[in-house]
Amino acid sequence: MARWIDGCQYNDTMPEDPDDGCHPGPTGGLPPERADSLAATFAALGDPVRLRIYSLILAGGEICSCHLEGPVGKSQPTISHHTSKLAEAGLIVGEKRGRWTWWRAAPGRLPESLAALGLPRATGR
Amino acid sequence: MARWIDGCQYNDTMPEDPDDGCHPGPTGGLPPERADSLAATFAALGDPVRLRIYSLILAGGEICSCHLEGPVGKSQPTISHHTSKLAEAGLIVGEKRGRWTWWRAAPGRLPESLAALGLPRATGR
DNA sequence: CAGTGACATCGATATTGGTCAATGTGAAGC
DNA sequence: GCTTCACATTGACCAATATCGATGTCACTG
Repeated sequence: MARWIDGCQYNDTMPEDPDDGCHPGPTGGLPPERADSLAATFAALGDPVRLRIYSLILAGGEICSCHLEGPVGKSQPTISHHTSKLAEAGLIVGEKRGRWTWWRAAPGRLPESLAALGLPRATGR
Repeated sequence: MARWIDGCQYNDTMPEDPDDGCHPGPTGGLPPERADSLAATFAALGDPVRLRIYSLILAGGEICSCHLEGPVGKSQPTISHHTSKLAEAGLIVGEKRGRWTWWRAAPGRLPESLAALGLPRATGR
């Protein structure tokens, strides 16, 4: 009925006690300051408008701010606001050429963040 | 001085015009409703407290809510609020056993989201 | 050098969201 | 059945932020 593993009793009818000494409690996990910086990266992608902008940049390789307003359907100041946020998060980099600002994806930024999370494995394919 | 590629002029001194016909404009990118759902997933990880909780769950495999308050340093309602958000985003799943709720990571949820983004390549090693 | 176009910044507003005290709910234990 | 415990829910408060009109800045154009 009761199974014993490593000195800990496991019973099918009784729920185990988190504090029975058999559950070591939380270990590992991200240190607070690391969590802050990582969360900022994810928060930058946590807005639908920014996510669309980012995906358009990923798809196009390089794109001008003036080509974002239309597809995204937001005003110019709003687009500017969101590109700034993405750049601040280190996800994209901008280059001013003449009157236009061209945006590219910062290579490796997102994979780095995911690796820091200690995910078992990222996408196959 | 001027280079011609595919019928488009590229000049080192003059910045190119986004609307010269050589830049096709934005193509692809996430459809709005897909962006909404994806952004929700990222937004769930966009808070330092939730990110710490999620990383603790990833590290521990399974963890009780009562073991989160301490390391995270937030009140019980706040912890409950954040675990709800993570569960709502489909990143973790909870199981009630007796008085305690045990949380596990929903396998594959995050990689799916990243694949939808069409990232060039996920983390190497 | 005056005009125009692209983008950034500012100011204001409305909404969202994180936090906690207080309270509710449901399961164990006596 | 009463008490206790773990967790969820509610309500309120405050901070952060998404949005846009108005304005500023800077590069090119004529």
